[in-house]
Amino acid sequence: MTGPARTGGSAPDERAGGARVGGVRQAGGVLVLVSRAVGGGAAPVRVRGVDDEAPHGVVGREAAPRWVWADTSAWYPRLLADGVRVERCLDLRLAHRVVRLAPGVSASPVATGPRGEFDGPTPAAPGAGDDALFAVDDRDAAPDEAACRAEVAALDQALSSEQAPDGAPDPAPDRAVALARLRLLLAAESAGALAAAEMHHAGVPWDTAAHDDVLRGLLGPRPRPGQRPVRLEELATAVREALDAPTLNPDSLPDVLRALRRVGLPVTSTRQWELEHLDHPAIAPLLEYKKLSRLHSANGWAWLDGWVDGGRFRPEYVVGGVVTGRWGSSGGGALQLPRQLRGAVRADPGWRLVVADAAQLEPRVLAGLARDERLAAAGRGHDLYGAMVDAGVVAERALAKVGMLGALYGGTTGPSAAVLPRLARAYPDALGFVEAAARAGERGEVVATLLGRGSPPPDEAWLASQARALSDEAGAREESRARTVSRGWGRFTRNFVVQGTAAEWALAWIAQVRRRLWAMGESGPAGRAPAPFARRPHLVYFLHDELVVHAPADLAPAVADEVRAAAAAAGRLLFGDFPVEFPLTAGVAERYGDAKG
DNA sequence: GCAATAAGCGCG
DNA sequence: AAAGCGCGCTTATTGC
Repeated sequence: MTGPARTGGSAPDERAGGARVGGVRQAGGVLVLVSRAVGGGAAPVRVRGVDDEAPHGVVGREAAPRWVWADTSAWYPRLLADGVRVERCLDLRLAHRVVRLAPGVSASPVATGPRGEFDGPTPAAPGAGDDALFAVDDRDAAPDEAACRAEVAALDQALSSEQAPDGAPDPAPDRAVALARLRLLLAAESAGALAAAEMHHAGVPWDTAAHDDVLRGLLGPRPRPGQRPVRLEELATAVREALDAPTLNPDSLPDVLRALRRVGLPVTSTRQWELEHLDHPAIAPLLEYKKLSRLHSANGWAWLDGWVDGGRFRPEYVVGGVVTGRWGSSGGGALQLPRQLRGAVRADPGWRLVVADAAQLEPRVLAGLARDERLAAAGRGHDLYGAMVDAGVVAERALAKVGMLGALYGGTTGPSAAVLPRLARAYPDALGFVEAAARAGERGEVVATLLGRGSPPPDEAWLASQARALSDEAGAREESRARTVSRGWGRFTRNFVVQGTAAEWALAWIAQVRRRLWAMGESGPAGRAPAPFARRPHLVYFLHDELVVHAPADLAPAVADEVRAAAAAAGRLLFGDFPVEFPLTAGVAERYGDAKG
């Protein structure tokens, strides 16, 4: 078995940007530009590479430098390792990928040109265990100086509102707005990339003993490698007895399915929701086995060994890793930390965690996106769903929630679908907006978020299935199949506009938080956090609509205020004067999970 | 024997 | 009959 540490062995500072030669990092031909504005034409200062010229000196010479580089995740970790913080940057690879798919600039050379070195992911450097013979010299893969300069110019041209298309004297006002929004998106993505690298650098403060306590309480003492914990072994025995299957392996799905059917249970899978309503003595221990087994394998002692080091969990965030613009993560399952274990996230002595969570983010984003005054009004206050009940739209809060989720995801069955007509009557602009996005997707069109991120076009297979259904000899089966596929894509585009715009709000929020935290300055004696954060509040965790700041205790209440102010600022950045609010539940605590609004 | 896939479940 | 979106990770199984 390869352990989790092995899987995540390529730390970002071992990635492209310089090749490892004989264990010594070489700067290679990768360019770092420093300019005063994003693609603003200011003469860049060239840094030949952070190994060649001390970055501290370069930053010090510039008033408000904006670093321009091919890839934040390739460069920034090394600056941070030297204790250097970058205030602003332009990440060319992230920018390129946004412009490539943005419907608003689909005619620009960046969008129409062939796939190039800014389209792909960061080339992974060879891991520690790989054979040197097959190691890739990533100097070939990393864009060189000329490529970076050309990319800056191409982005500049694509996003410039100075130049109207087709030689028209002035760009249309709405086009100027669209371009300004795209520029904001690029800035937000880049700021997010900085925050992501900083969070990896700082790490999540992790209380290994508390984690171990949770595991021992639920599973029993740590077993020898390859052995089941005692609690799991007990449950396995109970399941075997209840099913009269002495050799049953509870980890084998076909095995379990066969055994359940043999005792007469009409199951087609071993999914929790299918099992939980069955009345049989094997079900309870089986479900508990599955739950605990999951905890053991995904976040058990092996996870602790592999991912927590020196009291810090350091996941790698993948900015722009999800089509909608959300972040992904790699290593340790950072975005799936079970709630059970959040008590193991614990502030250092003399420090606190500030935990903030945007309440009902997606419905509020939809209200702003669709400029739905009535939905925005329902969200003015803390509980949007409660306000929907008070407005007489639905009878109870649970229905408001499930109905709204159905509208966002495209639910077609159950109580969610049942209340949709009421929501459509109460909030025609909001519901009409997601409905239009769904219809566009069904037709094979692309849709866009508020700031202009485009959805990926449907692939060849999608187009082929639609074409087949339209041909004369298409049978009923083919037509129904094509309809199913088309509706599936409509659900994706429906959700894309909301999830993607929510991700943009979150980027703006985190960018604001990051800036405001730095502006708070230093406090108290140096803690365990690495430079440049040893005496400063800093972000340590981000989860779509939730963030955690690690702060010196005396600053924590002020940090909570800044986080709230940042949310309001993010709302104004995206939605201007439109009266949509973004309340947070924010609290100060020693442990993540203890924080209350 | 190793790589890809499926099932299932954790998170929002 | 089934089909509410987006992910990452682990294990067992299948495929080459």
